[in-house]
Amino acid sequence: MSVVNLPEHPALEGLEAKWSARWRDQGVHRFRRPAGRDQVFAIDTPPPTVSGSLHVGHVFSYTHTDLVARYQRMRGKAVFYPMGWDDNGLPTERRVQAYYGVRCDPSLPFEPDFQPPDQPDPKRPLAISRANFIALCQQLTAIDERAFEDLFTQLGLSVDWDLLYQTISPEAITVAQRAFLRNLARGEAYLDFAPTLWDVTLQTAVAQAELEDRQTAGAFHRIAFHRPDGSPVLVETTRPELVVSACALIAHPDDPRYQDLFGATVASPLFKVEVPVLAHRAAEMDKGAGIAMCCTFGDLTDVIWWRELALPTRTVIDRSGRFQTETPDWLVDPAPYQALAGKTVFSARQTTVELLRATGELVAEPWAVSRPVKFYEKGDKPLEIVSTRQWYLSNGGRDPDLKAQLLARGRELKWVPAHMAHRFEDWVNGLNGDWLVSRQRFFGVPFPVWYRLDAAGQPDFDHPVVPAEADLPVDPMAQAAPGFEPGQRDRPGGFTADPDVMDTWATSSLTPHLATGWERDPELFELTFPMDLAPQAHDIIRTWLFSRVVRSHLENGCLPWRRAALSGFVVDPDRKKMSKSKGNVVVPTDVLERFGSDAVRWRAAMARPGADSPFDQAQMKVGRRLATKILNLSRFILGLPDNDPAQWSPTVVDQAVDRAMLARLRQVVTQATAAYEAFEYSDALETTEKFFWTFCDDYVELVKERAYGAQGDRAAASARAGLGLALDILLRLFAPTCPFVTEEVWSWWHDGSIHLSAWPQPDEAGPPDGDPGLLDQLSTVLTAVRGAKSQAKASMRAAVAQLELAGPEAVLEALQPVVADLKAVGHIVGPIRWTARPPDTTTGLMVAVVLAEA
RNA sequence: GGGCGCGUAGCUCAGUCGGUCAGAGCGCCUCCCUUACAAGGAGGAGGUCGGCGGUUCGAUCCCGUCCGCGCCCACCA
Repeated sequence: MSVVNLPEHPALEGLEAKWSARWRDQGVHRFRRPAGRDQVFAIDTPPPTVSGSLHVGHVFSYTHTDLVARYQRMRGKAVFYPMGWDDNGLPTERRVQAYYGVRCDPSLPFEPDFQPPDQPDPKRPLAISRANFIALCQQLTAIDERAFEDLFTQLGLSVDWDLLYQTISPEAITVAQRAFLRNLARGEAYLDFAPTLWDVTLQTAVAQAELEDRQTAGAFHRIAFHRPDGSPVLVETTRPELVVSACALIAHPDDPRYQDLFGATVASPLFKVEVPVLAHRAAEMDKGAGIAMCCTFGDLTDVIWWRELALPTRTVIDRSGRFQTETPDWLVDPAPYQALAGKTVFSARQTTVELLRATGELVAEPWAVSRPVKFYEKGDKPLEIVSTRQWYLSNGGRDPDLKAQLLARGRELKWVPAHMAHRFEDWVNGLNGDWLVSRQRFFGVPFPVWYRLDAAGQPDFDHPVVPAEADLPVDPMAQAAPGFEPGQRDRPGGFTADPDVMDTWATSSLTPHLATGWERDPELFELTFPMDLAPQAHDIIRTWLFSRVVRSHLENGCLPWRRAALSGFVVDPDRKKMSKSKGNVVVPTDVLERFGSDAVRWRAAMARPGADSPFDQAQMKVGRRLATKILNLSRFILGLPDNDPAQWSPTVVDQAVDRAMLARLRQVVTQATAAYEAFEYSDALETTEKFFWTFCDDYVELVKERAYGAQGDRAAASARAGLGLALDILLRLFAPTCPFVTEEVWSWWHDGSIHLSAWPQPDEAGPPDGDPGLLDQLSTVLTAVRGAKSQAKASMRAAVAQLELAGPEAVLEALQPVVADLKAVGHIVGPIRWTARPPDTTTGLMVAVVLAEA
C-alpha cells in the first residue's frame, strides 16, 4: 500500500517559493561528477550582463535552455548547468556612473573611506579614483546579481548555483589573462598602431562586432577644389569640416570626367593644400559628384584609400572628438584654422561651412540627406576614426587560412535551428580585420603587460614584459613589472603598465574555459569540455558565439561545444524588438507573479527555437489553465476510492478502452522523447498536451463512473490503474515545462523529486496491444452526444432516449466493450441501435442521438 | 544591394516527402453549476492556405516570378 498524501485544497500559489527552496536545500540540481564524459550534459549558459534588469526575452530564452537541461537530467545525465554573471565592462561602468553620480578619473588617489553621494547629480558627476570606481562597480553588481538570482530561482531554472561564476572574479581574470598570454606567445595577439573606430564620448576603441548603423540626418555640401589654372573641381561631401584633413581626391579609373585630372594636383579650399587626384576602383562614379574627398579619416573607405594609396596622415580630431588646438603643419594657409581649433566635430562643421560660404567655395546651399552612420551599439555619438595603439586578436579577418578553418568549425557545429548556420558563415566571410580587444576603460580585465621605458622615457612596445602564468592574476597598474621595483614605474629606464582593459567579449569568449575549470580543475575539464550545448539569442552569433569559437579553436583546436541553440526574441505586439529606449519592455517579475512560473514557462516553451514571438498576456492564461488542470486532474485520480498507486500496473488494465488509451500514450512518449532529442521542446510539449486534453475531456469522463466502482471492482481497478499510470507518465512528460506543479503533485505519493526521476519509457504503458483508434471512435460518439445536448440547450446530464451507431462492422465491434462506459457518461437510458455498413462504403462512424423528453 | 526567415481563420501558430490537410489554441457566439476542475465544461460560426504563372490526373504543399513583413550584413564621398 502506497501512501497518498492529498492536500485538502491544492493550489498553485506558493509553489515556486516552496519547491525552489527545497530543490536548493536537497541539491536536486547539483552536478555530481560521474565516471565518464558520456554521462555528462554540459551547458554553456549565457552569463547575463548585470547592468540593470532582465526582461521577458531573458525569461523565455533561459527557459528554453532549462527545458533541455531538465529533460537531460531525467534521462540520467549529470547535467553541468552553471550560471555566470557578466559583470565586467562598459555596461556596468555606465550603470555605476548613472546610479551613483560618479565618474572615473584615473589620476585621482584612492580614498579608503569613500562613500558615494547621497543625492547623485547626473549633470555634475563626482570624479573618483580608479580603485574607488571599481569598488562601486563591485558593490552595485552584487545588488543586481542578487535580484537576477531571485528571478531565475522563481522562474525555476535548474542551474547548479554552486557553479556560479563572475566575469570580473579573480578566477575569470586569471583565465582571461592566461588565454591572452598564450595568444601572445603564439603570435595570435599583437599590438598595432592603426586607424581605429573610436567612441568620442566613452573615449574607447570599438570592435567591428560592436558596430551598428543608424540612419542619421546630414547634408551634402558641394565644395570647390581648385586646379592649377584656377578652375574648380567640385566634390560633394557630408563632412565638410574634414576639408582640413584632405589628402587626395579620388575617382574611378574609368571615369571619363576625370581622366585628365589623374596625376595632377588640386588645391583644397580654405587651406590651399595641394592634394593629388588619384584613381581607385572603390570610387563610385554615380555617387555624389563621382569624385570623393579622401580625408584621414572620414570613413572606412578613407582608411582603405589611405592604406592602399600610401597617403599622408592628416588627423585633426582628437580622442575627445574635438579639433586639436595646435594648428596643423601641413596647411598652406593656416589662418582659417584658428576658427576651428578646440571645437567639436559638430560646431567645426558649421564653422567650416561659414568659412566656405564666405570664400565662395561652397558652391551650392547644402541639401539635406539621411544616410547610415556607424555608431558603437551602446554609444550615442557617431564614431570617429583615430589612429591609436591597440591589441588585436587573430580572428580570420586578415588571414584566409584561419578564416577557412573557422568556417569549417561553423559547419562542424550542430545548429538549432539549422538555418542559423548561415549567419555565422556570413559574418565570418564578411570580416575585414582582426578583433580589436583592447578598451580604454577601467572595469575590466587588465592586459597582463608592461613596457620597458628607455632612457628618454619612451615605451618599448615591441617587447612587452609579461608575468609568469603562475603569478596570475595581475594588475599591472598596481603591481610592478617582473624584474622591476615599484619605484621604477613611469621613470626613464623603468617600466610602464599597459593601461587598457580587455573588451568584455574578450573575457566572455572564454566562458567555456571559465566554467569547466580549464587549467584549474583538470578532472572537471575532462568531464565537461567541449560542452554539449551553447544556448543564446540569435543576435549574438557574431559576437559571443563567434568569439568563443575563435578562442577554443586557437587554444584547444576544437569547437567549445557540439551544438548551438538559438532562441528568438520576445517582441512587442507590433513585432518590434523590446528595448528600454522604445519603452515597450515588459517586467518579468510582474508576469511571473500574476500567472505563475509554470504558466510563463509554458508560453516560453511554445516559442520554437529561433522564432521570435510576440508578447501576449492572454497566452499566459492558457499556460495557467494547464497548470491548474494538472493539479485538478491529479487530485481527482489520487482521490478515487481505494486508489492505491501500488496497484497501478499494466497487468491490471484489462478493459479495451483503458488499453487503447495506454497504447496512445505509448506513442506520445515515443514522440515527445524524439522531439526532445532533437531539441524541439515545442513539439514535445505540443504532442504531450494534445494527448493530455483529450485524455481529460474524453477518457477521464468516459471511465469516471467505472472508476468509482459502477461496474464492479475488477473494472474499477482497470480504470484506476489506467488513470494512475497515465498520470504518472504525464507528470514526467510535463515536468520540464511545468516543474513546480508537477513536483507538487508528484510529492503527494512519491518520496524523491520528479526532476530526478526517470524520463518515461514507452513500455511503462504496458505492451503495445491496445487499439489507439478506439479513442477516436469514442470521441466521435461523445462529441455527437454532447452536440445534441448542447444544441438542445440541455444539460449534459440530460438523458438520451436512443443512440444509433452506423459504421463498419469492425468499428462497431470494437465499441461493444465500451457500451457500459458510454451509457454512463452519456446518460443514455434508451437502447443503442447498431447498423453495420460494408467497410468500403464509408470509413466513418455515423452517430444519431435522440434526447429524452425533458 | 547581398543573405536568411516568414506570409495558412480577427490574433498566435501547427501542418502537408503533392491526393479525407484545410487544423489547434486564444478571441467571438450559444449553452451547461455534471461530486477533479466555473481560475471550469460542451457545442458552434470564421479561411478561395499573399498575388500571378508553370509542372501534374490533381498544389496550400514542388518550380518561377511579383508583392509584403522581419532579422542579419553591406552601404557615411
